[in-house]
Amino acid sequence: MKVTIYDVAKEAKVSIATVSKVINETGRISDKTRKRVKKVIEELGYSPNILASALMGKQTKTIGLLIPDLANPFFSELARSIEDYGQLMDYNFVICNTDYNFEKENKYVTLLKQKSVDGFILASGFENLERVEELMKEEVPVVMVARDLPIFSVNAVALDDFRGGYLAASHLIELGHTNIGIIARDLWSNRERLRGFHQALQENQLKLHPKFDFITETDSIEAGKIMTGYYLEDDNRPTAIFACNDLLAAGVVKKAKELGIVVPDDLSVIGFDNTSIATIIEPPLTTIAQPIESMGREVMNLMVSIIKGEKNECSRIMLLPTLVKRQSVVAITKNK
Amino acid sequence: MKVTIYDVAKEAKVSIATVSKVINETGRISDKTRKRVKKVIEELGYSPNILASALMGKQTKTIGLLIPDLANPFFSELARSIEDYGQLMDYNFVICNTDYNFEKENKYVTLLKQKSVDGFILASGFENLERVEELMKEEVPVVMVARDLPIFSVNAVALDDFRGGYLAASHLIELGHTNIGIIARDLWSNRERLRGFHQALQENQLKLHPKFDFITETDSIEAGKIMTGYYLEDDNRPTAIFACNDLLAAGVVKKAKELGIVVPDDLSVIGFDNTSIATIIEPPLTTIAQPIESMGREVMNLMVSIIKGEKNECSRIMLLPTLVKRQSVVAITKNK
DNA sequence: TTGTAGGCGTTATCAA
DNA sequence: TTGATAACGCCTACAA
Repeated sequence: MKVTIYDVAKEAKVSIATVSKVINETGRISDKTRKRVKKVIEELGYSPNILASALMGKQTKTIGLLIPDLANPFFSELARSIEDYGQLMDYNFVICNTDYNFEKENKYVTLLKQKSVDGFILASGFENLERVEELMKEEVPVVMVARDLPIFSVNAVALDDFRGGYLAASHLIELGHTNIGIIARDLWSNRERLRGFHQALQENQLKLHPKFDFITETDSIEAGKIMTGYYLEDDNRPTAIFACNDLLAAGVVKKAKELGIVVPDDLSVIGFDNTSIATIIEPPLTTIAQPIESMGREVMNLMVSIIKGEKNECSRIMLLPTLVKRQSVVAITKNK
Repeated sequence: MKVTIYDVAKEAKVSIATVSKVINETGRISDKTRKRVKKVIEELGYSPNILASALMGKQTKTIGLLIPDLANPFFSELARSIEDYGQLMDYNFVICNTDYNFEKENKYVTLLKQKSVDGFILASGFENLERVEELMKEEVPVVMVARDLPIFSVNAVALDDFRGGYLAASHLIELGHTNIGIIARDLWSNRERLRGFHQALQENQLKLHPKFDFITETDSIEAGKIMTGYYLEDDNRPTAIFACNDLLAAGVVKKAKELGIVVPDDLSVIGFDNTSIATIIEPPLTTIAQPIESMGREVMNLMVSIIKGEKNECSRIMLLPTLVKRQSVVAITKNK
């Protein structure tokens, strides 16, 4: 049935130890036998059983990638970028969708740990901090991505979310907006973005729109629309809305359109992430860009150096957001 | 370090066989010992090493999901739906991105097979047919999804792509369009869609636009824009374009917009898939809907019954597409 | 009802 | 340069 190392050994008239050695290129073996063994391996179409070797503690060259929501283009683009760099370094990925769900997170780390992945990449939204700590304790390579995590030491590459929020607010304020609504989900990264946003407001003696609240339960266009409804039917209607990601921002412009409110003339909207959706929507979204490409690269570099044991200190790589101006934000003078 | 079955056995003062039995609920053991063992398992936080048990031929409750492109919302939504139903049946998923790439497909089936997944779900775009046949021969449960595959017997749940194409063409023709462009990638499912499209044209004594060709190399908005350029700068400009998926269709409306051509007044466009993108784009896309939800359900039902060995015949489940009318298609009288 | 022992496919340590 | 042989952690007859 399944061809094992024994079959190869028998066919090549050597011991399994020898076969193992040529496979793993360990120990010294004569050229002649090496060639013979290799030929037999070829002929029999043998490939070692990863499970068995993993059982012996060998690395699997597989890393687990936990993503909260594949439907959010930011995450699918991030996954894509991580995978691309990973391939270059000869790593494979198994992607699991945690759905922002505590139990699924747990289930999947357990599963993948048992499958002995070489490491974990945990994307933003992974809220199960105890579990992360546990992994660290067990010396499983872990790097978190796209989130800040100040509580304890963990490898991470994150965006300077604070700065992102600050950037968004500054841009709006510069253009004369003083009455700004915010839409966000209650996530760590968003809290940082809001802190930054707040900071910029304060520096300009401005305050948050009173209706502000962390209402959305999900990151979706639908959620964005609902939240927008609350703002737009307010007497004190904001002239601009900051949505904590492009998906939500898309919901804002959709909802505005439904209500006959013109973006950007009647309402400016700024998003976050700079995913493909920012260019699909009409008008194209002004947004705070995350350097998704660099994130992928940095994450994998970090991961590999951890796996190789080149790191004993834990590192945090902070990437900078940038403002991408498109057509959904406009100066206040134009509308009022 | 890692707690094994031996630790549990020692702590509970029984043999590993007993522990194994309570875990797998096989054999008869007294309530008293069962409880004791369970308690120890709890205390020690023991969980069996899946690799080791898989090595013994036990099922892993994990199924491999090979997706060509996570960035295409159709696939991410499909993955989502499969996962949702799978969870209900207590299955876990590892998702791999094949990138429509022959070698990656190969690499990942090898990888996952070695990791002993209980089965494979292969999504449309998986072109490595020999490999599929090989899996079937080895009696690995396989089901293909969202593609037709007439060459040999394989379990599949597919869309009636032919009918989808037919539907699209009929709708356009009904509204008076006679000069229609097509944009597609050279994929199996698309060939079917085009056959159906063709059929409808023929029934109405119509012909394909002469510029038609399978040009796109990727499914992306960008590719859609480029292709659209070719059509729109033609003297014999089509009055409607059928894009074989929503991503491409989005490219069409984007490009038209850039050229100052109004959709739908100057150009109707019809997509395929009915993904979220169809509602994001402006105007909302008229499109042929795939029943993504049902697909996920059917796929998992099929997979589970195969795994359980309830099936020895191979089945093909054919799902029907439907036309979803939105605002990107309009009758020809309006423009000419 | 419980335990002993062999095997799953590898890797790794020593002898030879 | 090679080959026995003991792990790795688990499952499962077969005994006890």
